[in-house]
Amino acid sequence: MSLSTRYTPQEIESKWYQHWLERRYFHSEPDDREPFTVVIPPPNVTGVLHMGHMLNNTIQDILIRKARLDGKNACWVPGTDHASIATEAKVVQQLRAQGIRKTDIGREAFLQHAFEWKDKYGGIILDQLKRLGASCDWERTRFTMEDSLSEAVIRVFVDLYGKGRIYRDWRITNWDPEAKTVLSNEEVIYSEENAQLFHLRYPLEGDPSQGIVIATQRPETIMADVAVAVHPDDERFQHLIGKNVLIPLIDRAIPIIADTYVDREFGTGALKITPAHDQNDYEIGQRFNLPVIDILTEDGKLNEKAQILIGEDRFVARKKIRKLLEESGHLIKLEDYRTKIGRSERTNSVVEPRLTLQWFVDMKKFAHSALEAVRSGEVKFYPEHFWNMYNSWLNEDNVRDWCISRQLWWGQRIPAWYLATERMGEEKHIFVADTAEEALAQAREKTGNAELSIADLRQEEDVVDTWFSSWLWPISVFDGFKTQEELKYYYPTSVLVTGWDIMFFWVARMIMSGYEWAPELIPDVVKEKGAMPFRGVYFTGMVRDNLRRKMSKSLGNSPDALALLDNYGADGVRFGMLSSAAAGNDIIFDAPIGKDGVLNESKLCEQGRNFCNKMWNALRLIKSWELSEKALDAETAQVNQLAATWLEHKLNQTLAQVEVMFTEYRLSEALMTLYKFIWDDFCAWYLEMIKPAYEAPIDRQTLQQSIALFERMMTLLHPFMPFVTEEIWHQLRERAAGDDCVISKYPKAAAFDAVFIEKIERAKGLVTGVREIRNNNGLKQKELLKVFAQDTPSSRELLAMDGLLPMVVKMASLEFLQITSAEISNGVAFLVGNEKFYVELEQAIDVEEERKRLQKELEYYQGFVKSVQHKLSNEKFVSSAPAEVVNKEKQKLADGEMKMKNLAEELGKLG
RNA sequence: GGGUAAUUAGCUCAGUUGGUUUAGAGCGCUGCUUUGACAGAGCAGAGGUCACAGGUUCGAGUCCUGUAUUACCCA
Repeated sequence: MSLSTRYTPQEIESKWYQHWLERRYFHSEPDDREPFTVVIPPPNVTGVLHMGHMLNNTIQDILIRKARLDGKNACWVPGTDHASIATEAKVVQQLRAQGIRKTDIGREAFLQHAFEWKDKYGGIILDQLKRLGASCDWERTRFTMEDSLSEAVIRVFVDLYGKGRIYRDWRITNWDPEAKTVLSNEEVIYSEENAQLFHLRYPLEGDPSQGIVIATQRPETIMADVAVAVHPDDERFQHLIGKNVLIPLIDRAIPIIADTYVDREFGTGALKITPAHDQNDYEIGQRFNLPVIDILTEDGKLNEKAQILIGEDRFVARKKIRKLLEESGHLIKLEDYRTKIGRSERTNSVVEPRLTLQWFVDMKKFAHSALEAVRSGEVKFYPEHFWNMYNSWLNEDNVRDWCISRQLWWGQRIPAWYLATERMGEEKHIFVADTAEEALAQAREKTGNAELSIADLRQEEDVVDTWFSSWLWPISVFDGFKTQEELKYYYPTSVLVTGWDIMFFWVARMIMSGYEWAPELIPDVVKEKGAMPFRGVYFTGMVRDNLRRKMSKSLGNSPDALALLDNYGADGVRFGMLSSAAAGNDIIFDAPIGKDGVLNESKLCEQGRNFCNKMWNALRLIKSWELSEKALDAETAQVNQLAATWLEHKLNQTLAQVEVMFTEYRLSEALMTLYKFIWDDFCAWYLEMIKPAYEAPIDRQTLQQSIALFERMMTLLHPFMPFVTEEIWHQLRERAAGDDCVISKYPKAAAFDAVFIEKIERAKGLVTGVREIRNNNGLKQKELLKVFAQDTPSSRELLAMDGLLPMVVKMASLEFLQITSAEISNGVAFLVGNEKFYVELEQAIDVEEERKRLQKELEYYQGFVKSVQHKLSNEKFVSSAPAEVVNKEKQKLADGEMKMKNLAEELGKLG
């Protein structure tokens, strides 16, 4: 069968992925091997594959595949996150298109729609991961809202409530008026926007000739004001403190108070206090025992307490009130300025600070254990510097309680019940339990009323934050809260791979939950291995476009992941993603931006595709050789033997380097090392060394050696580029069923001879030297050259090595290579190390060109020698530097001087 | 305002505890090569003094201080 000159990924990739699945290579069951466990950062069910997913799943796959080849029990658990706000928004939107409002159909029916939506679209992103080659154990696919995981959430909630670490309270929270739910601090994105500062005059009660001018960005909230605050030391306002002013337009009297919170420099130095609509104002209000007047509805419109502009949206109201204030003469000045505005991560609507009754997790104890875990090194961060960010977020001064309730339906409903007779928001009795029946039992006991029935209870309407289910992920995917069998084997997981942007949302909280529940669930394992959910966290960078902007849907600057996979193949894209991706550093993805947006192109992915093609053609070359059983002539046999021995040593050297890189998660470096080994050492040198003459056959031993080496390289590269390596693995020889690259044995690094490798490097330098002279003198490839080596002990030793001399003759297309002490009359000289070689030319030498070349080289060494001499003439250096270093410098000097001497000699000969 | 990181060749990045020839890779660029694995290729070459200013040291791309620029995090 003849192979196409190009590697064609399409059918090959789907063929092998199917094959791997059929043989269940990705499936893991506990056994007596060492486990290597990774839980996927569950993508949102609403998600489609983007560049960030491709990056971090490629990295996970590399680690998992490497572990599998190392003989470990590799288990990569996939799954999706129910993403309450995003998914609920999608379903609401879909229903709206059908003319259905969620409030009309009620909770049960809505959830049914939502589950239908999830069943239909929720698996898309996982299928896309398969195209990338992700070797997840798909039989273990989990979902954060499936029964078992929801039960874990309820159990944990009840447990924490029982421990007194969950509470319900009124707080100023971040309100999303579009989604009509509260948001956690992490779900609010702040950015600078243009705004206006309104200077408003509040007249003094009883004496309108006097007054105070405040500055506000939100004039539509003045009706909710309860005071005006000034700095206690501000001389401008001393006489006003304690008096009342009137709110413009509605003429309600409010006091002027003094508080050091006020910044005298900002605005007019006087601040209106609006506790219901500002966090800081709320705190001041608490200190002064001021009332809270909430003038906004849940969807951001003015309510009847505003007295004016009732029913208007907050932004419309701002425009209208401006006019009213102008007309009434209260607007003194309007000033443009830049300020940070918070917007909802999900809906992009401007977040409204709002006083609401919510559920919170007390973070003090959690933060402490999460900090200790990383401080002590039980959980290691790659790169380490993320500790700083982590630490500053979690330390006592900064950590804030976690608001976990959401006013949504898509999620786990909070397992708290109230007495139906108590007014909403004013409940005095709270019963938290796994089931309504248990809550009822509590209620009967606490109220002393044995007549109560379920109908007398009302369950909390809110659901918990999505992260309140995903923080249990490393335990819950193994059903660890129910049965500890699997958890005992797989916990703690090996490494977590995720973007640093969710360090607080997710990473920190998983660490907290691990230290909280693992000791209760699997005490023996924890005693032996620790309570951490993962031993290491590999933080990936953000994928950015070539203008350094984060890739996002709204900017339209992200290439289409699937189109990239089509264009370059999964292996090509994996190569491209990884080649500029050191841990923790952002990745500038090189997709060009055209007139109509970003193109689905990438030079880096192209390089990956070309690499596949290169290996493919190396395969074609080997397969094209005809096998001959005849013995080789002695010289060729020696060349082939030398080549094989050299590549073997080089492979072991490479392997040792790659092993170290893996332990340090320097994956892109490991890939580049393998790339260079395969492309340069194997293809460009080894194959050329052993290549038979045109249409000549190859001997059995060389062919088999080559196949064996190629096969090992495929295993080495497999974690990075799984498809092409599997294909070549099978093309190299007939395989029995189950003899697949994906489960082959990763070679163990064996000893290698660095001195030997170095000698071959010198021989390669000799070949390169001849090629350069060929290039400079316009000599054809086919023209066989005569090369002479200056007679020195070391060149004798080098060329005496079995097979080396004929190898050089072959690689440099020489007629011969001889050692000589005679003068070469028409020879061009070049140096390899300190050995001098001559290429004898038939034609006249271009003396000027030669002189220039030698002169240039000489100048380099002159500069070099000078700098070394400078160092060595420094007495302090000679006396304080280690002898080893000084000797090295002396060696450098001797080498350099020798080279200068040789070069000067040759220059002299040119006359 | 506080913090973290980055700043090395035209571009994208390595450079692990300061000392393996006056810094490496890939892409791009230049020249040559086109019947024999691969033009998605081969061979060779040019191109940086490591943002800037100080300092520590026998010795600094690497450590310290400051400045500038960029990105992000927190307020």
